[in-house]
Parts: sequence; structure tokens; C-alpha cells
Amino acid sequence: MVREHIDALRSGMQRRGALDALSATIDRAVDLDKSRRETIQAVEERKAARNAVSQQVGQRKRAGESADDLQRQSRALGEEIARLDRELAETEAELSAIMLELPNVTLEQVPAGGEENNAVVRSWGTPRQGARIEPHWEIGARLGLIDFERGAKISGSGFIVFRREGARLVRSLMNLMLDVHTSQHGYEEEWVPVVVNRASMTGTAQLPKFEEDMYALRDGEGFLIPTAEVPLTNLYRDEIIPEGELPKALTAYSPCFRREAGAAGKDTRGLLRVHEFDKVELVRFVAPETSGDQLELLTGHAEKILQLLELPYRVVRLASGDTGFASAHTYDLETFAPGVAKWLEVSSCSNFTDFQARRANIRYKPADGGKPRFVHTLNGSGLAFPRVIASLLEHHQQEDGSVRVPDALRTYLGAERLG
RNA sequence: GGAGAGAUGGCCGAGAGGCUGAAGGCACCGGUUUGCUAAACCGGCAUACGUGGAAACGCGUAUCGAGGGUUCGAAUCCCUCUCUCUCCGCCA
Repeated sequence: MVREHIDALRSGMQRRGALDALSATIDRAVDLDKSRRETIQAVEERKAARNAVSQQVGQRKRAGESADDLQRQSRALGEEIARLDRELAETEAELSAIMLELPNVTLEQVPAGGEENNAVVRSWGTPRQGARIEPHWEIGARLGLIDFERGAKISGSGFIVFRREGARLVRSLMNLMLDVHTSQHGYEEEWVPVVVNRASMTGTAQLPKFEEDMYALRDGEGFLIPTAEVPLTNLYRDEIIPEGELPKALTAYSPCFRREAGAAGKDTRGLLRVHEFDKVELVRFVAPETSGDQLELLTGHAEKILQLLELPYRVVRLASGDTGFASAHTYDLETFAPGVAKWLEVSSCSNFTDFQARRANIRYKPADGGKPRFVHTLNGSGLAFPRVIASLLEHHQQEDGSVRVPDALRTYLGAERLG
């Protein structure tokens, strides 16, 4: 597996700007793979011999003869086997640990290099410039929609209380997004646990590399999900999906929990970076040949929500070095928040190719009856609430300080304006 | 939380230390036959890894919930864990 794609792997790491750091690791993986195969051959040869000897023991015993010599021989083989098995287990443990630390290889259309090579591929709407627009935390506090102080009091910094129409706004966003994705985009709606086990976190590649970013339960086995991507994708862990069911599209609302360790001081004000937030997530399981097109489709589904909310946005193709660990191709959706004068990332739509499918062992059975193959998985936020709310409050702020409610939200919110 | 029962191939279900990768049935695929949306009969039908081969496929190893142990040899015996079911308790 490693050895067949070793060149692609190297150039992939190069494009991420990570080859220097990983070159020695890749060399080690190649060595381990070689030694793994040698050990397997050695141990299986001995196992074959032991099986043959044991058979003879059985035959002799049934014939009422002694088989002491054969039993001695077999025991000696057994000791060798035990030793080689231990050796093999160590090799495989180290190899798989390395494999879990290697990021996905990005696709051809993804530019090499870091953030500076990110590219806006299209945009929609017109950002509001100048004007005297308050930042969302001022609007939210003034209108009594968001209570930052009490959020901090009851839970800590980075936890938010939405109140009155603010609370209803959250509920409205959830309903609008789920309704659009299920009735217009063909997603199946799910409601999933927000606590998942270690296997699930490993399946979607949050573990082992990003454990310190996660909230773990006291038992060390349960984790609060950082995104509904984890439970949704792991729904089909260790399963084989009939090809006829592809593409399979799932959506779910969930709260998301992130420790944001190491992000201290960045975007700490307001709703831009919080420890618990709400999000509607989109996940697709697709045939490998289609995943490129499917990413465009999924990105469009997320964009649709921004259009309905009448928020200007741009679609950014991330360069290799800025693309997430598990992703092969990512579009970020950024909406402009004029109060803070920033483009806010409200969705990240990714094609993971077979990276998660391999870890989570998610396959599909081809319709022609062939062997099961790994699916490709994709996901994207559709969308994350807090930054949408920030942009919504700021972009739709009126001269009189109130906030206009976009048409699509009015029936959900039961109001045409906030304030 | 307490007590008990269980986990075998896509499904049902035998098996109780060697002859079991695993009987039998169902489902599925191929074929034969019968004058008609079906039956009968014959055959096929797991996965992973390693190895040989251009390939068809061959050979080897492993897999009976997971991991360990006993043994020359484990689906079968022992230990630990996970999950499911039943009863009791508790509870939104």
C-alpha cells in the first residue's frame, strides 16, 4: 500500500510543504513495510509446518502410537512463531502509527504551497463597505439577543447564551438549513449523539493527531464531537453500501465542541471563535469516480443557504498547505461581516477521497458484482451558526440600529426585523 | 446498579479439542428441463494478508463478537473486555 504510492505520497507532502518534516518518517514506513512482509513470510512458513506436524500427531494418536518426537518439534516451532508474531505486531503497530500521522494527498487542481496561494474561485453578492456598522457583539448585546457575560459565568469564556429572539434565531437557522437540505437538496435527516468513541474519532481522522483539540470525557474513551461529520460519517464505519444507494447524502444539526487549544488571543471577541457552537452538517458517501463533481455539488448546497440569508460570500480554494489534514480538496465559504470588517469562514467543504473511508473501512459493493471498494467521503458545513449570526447582524443592520430579517428566515423567526 | 442468557458466513442455524472455512436451509448467481410471473434438478457462492502469475487462477496463513491464555493442535477449554436480550431496581 505504501510502497505502491510512495512517489505520489512524497510529492503530495512536498505540495503541502510538509516533506522536510515527514521525509524520514516516510523512509521509515518503507522499511517497516518491507520488514513486515519478510516477517509474515517467515512466520507463515512456520505455521504451515506446525499445522502439518500437528495433523500427524493426531493421526498417530488415533492409531495408538506415541508422537513425542513430533510434539517436541511442534513445540519448538510454536516458540519461534510466538517470537516472530511479537516482532510482527511491533512492526505493524509502528507502521500503522506512522500511517495515521500522514495527511491526505491533495488533488491536482489544488495549488501547492501555503495560505498565500489560496484562490477565490467565485463570489456572490456585494460586501457592505465603510458605513458605521457596529460589530455583532454590540448589536447582539444592545438588542438583548446574546449574553456573553452570563455565558462566561455559567460555563466559561467562549460559551455563549442566546436569549429571546436570539435563541429563536438559532432555532430558526437550524430549521431553515435542515428544511432546505432535505427538501431541496435531497439529504436524509439524522439526529446523532454528540458523544462518540475513540474508534469513531479515529475513523474520521480527528485522532490520533488532534486529541488535544477535543473535549474528552473522564473515562478517556468518550469524546464530545467537534462536528457532526464524526457521527454521520461513522454511521457506515465497517459497512459495505450497495452501489445503488450512492451517492448517499446525510445531514444533521449538532452542537460542536472545540477546545481551541493554542488559539488563545485570536478572534476571541464575540462569536468568531467559541468552544461550543451549533452547526448543520452535510456528509456524502460517493463512488470514487464522482467525488470531484460531488464536491462542487455539495459546495453549492452550502452556498444556497448564504444566498437565502442574503449574505455576500466568496468561495476560496485552499492551497495544499492550508488544506486540512484529512482533505484532498477544500473550498472554504467566507461571508463578509462589515462590523468587524472581516471575511468569516462559515463552511469548509472537503473531498476526503478514500482517506476517511480507509480508516473507517467504509466500502461499497459495485453493482456489477465486483469486489467491495472504498467509497469517497465528502462533507461541509451547511452552515456553522455563530459566524453566520455575526455576519447576519452586521450585514443586515439598518440605519436605525435594527436588523432586517432576510425573507427566507421570516416565517421561522416570526418577525421582519430584530430590534 | 443487581441477576441471568447469548454473540458462528448476506440471513437462519448445526457443531462441544484433530477428519470444520465451517453440516443443513434460505437468499443470490450460472446451467438443464418443463407450453406459459413459478417448480424440479445440477453446479457455484466469504474476507483479509502474503506469495507466484500478463491474466484466469494457484499456493500459504489468518478469520466462528474482540483481546489474551492452556494445548503438539482451539469455533470448541480458561481469563478479560465489548455488544445484544430477559428479569429486578432506578429514572427524563
